[in-house]
Amino acid sequence: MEKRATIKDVAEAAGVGVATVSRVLSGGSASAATRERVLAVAAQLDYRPSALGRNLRQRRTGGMGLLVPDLTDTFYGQLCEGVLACARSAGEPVVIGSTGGDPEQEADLIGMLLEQSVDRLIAVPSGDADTWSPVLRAGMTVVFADRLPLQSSPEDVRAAAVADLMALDGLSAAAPARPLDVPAVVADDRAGIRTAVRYLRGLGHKRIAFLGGPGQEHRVNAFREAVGAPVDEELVVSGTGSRDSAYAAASGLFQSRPDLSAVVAGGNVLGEAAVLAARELDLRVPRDVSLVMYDDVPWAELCAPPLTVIAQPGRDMGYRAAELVLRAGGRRPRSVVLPTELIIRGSCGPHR
Amino acid sequence: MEKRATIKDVAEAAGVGVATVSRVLSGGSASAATRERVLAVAAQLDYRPSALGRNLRQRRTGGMGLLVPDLTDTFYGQLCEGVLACARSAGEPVVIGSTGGDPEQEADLIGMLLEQSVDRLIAVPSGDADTWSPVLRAGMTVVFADRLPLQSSPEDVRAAAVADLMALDGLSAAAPARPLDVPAVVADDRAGIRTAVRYLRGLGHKRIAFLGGPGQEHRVNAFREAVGAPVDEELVVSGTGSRDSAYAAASGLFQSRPDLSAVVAGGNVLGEAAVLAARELDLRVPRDVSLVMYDDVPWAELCAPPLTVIAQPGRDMGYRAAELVLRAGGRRPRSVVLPTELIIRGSCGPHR
DNA sequence: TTGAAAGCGCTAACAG
DNA sequence: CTGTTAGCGCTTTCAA
Repeated sequence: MEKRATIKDVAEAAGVGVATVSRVLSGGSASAATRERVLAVAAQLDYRPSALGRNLRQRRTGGMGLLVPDLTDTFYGQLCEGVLACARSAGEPVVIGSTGGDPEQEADLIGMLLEQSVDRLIAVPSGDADTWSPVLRAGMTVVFADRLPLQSSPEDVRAAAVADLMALDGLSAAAPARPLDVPAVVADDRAGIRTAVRYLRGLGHKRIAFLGGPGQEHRVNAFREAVGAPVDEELVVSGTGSRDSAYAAASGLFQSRPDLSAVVAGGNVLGEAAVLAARELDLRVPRDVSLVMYDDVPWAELCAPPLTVIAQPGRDMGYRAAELVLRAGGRRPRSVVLPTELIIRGSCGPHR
Repeated sequence: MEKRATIKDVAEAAGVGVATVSRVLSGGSASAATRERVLAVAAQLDYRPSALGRNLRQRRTGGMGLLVPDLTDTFYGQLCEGVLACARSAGEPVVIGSTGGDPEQEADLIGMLLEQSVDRLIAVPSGDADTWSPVLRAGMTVVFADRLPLQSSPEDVRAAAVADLMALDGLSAAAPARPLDVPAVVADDRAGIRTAVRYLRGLGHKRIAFLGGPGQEHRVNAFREAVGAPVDEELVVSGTGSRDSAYAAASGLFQSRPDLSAVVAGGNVLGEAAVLAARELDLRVPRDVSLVMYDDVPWAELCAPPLTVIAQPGRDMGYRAAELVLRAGGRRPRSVVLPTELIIRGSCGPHR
């Protein structure tokens, strides 16, 4: 284990000053002869500039942070793959953290990133606007993916979420301003949910339920909007993020409202729970209950019956978010809304 | 965006030297009075020590690197969650990379980590011993997870793999030495595969196939050993890692050997491919073909029929690996072999 | 075009 | 117990 060559070693071996080496290696001006010599020596010494020195000097770490709720959720796996693909092609390191959907863990992780001087972050947020404002004020460039943080004041949480959606859709709203002025890459949840609800309606379903998770206020609201008033709030339930809680929510829903004939699951973990709960209660899909799941994951096709899904481009979402956070050269990039697609397989049938 | 307080700011505000602040904050000796004052000032200034300065000074980055083949493979998602859980409780950052199972990308990512002075690494290796030796020589503390790198010399790849397994099992072998002297956390593939094969044999199956992926030499060899000589090599096939190639391999297998009655898939992506291919060819599971899949993933239960699996503790594997790489205080930690469990569900039936 | 020199924020000797 | 000081490896003025 011999120690690595430093810029000083290269400078001495090449008979030039360290500044010259630095310039040559970062594409600065230098005479052809000098450049050639430095490059040769550097290669010969197998010199690799240390990110440590550079980072300290520039008071910032290259690369980016990446915060997701759960890596065993296939959708977030896809999202991460997208981020990593972009980062790799840029040669940038990615510091990852899994929040478990818990604002506290999220805050801890943010603290860790701050300590590391990571000043670019892609996050699927769990905390609300109050937890994120300080981060932005600290000078971090953040891009949200998949969803946005909730407005913190308990009062108009709903109003803000709606306003937010409208803003993303390019509609003007007389509602409160968006909670945070941060670019985001999200799927067009509104259209996705609307399409699913219309599809189910077309099949004759009247009592359609929504099975949501934490941080899915957008989708819940989109659902409320899609079914139209009056909304049967008993048909709108949420788990807390874990597989167990998702199962409990699904099971509770099926038992308390045996009259429902269709359910829209807000994510693949929730869809999984719905299938399990239905089976446990001897409800046949789609005979007794129709199911549409958010997220297209490989196993949706293996299910019995294969699941009809609202597909959203997880990988693209990650890639785009990484692009945004990387290209954030001063100018604040605009948010991106990605299309969803209803993929009809076998989990929905006519209402009977 | 105001700049962060530095140790110097704290020192001045507290009327002490920077060294004292450093000591207090890292638990060194200091008088109660001084300690209290420094702590108060630090809190008041919201001081967070910069990892940049510390890292440069210590010529190493804290935290660890994590290299996996594919984050959309649920098993690796589980493994990562384990690593992250351990890292989080230690307050250490994790730099992640997805290799796509490609040795070249792996090498690139290793280079990136070296540049960042990340000197601890947990890896599910894709490259062979030749690509890993330099990494070790560079002074990195590495712990392999899930599998070990292959011996590079084409000749005795198989022998080495076998020797390796035996070494892990604590057996002495007259075969070539283990390729690399690196601690690893792996599942007891040998026992897992053996159990699965015996189970299938007990069901009356004679022609059992193995559907492997890249880097699964251990499992392939365990399979060969479990079925015993003579091995029908046509029944041992491998994909290259992508879902497409896994599907092609599975499909090819079913078509070329319609006489097979059971298949063991070496991982969940391969299992998925097997289910898909079987369905496409109108082979019913388990009527026409029985299937045992490596990895217990949530969706295994949702499959029709629910999949019988060889479960391995992905999360534990990651957690243990992180512990090893963190605790690697000079002493080289011993490898860990985690148990597997055959979980019988509905994808295996009697041979007919 | 080039080199010397000044730090970036921190820790670790070494004195006091 | 505490302060001073010397760098860690690099980039970046500032002169030459």
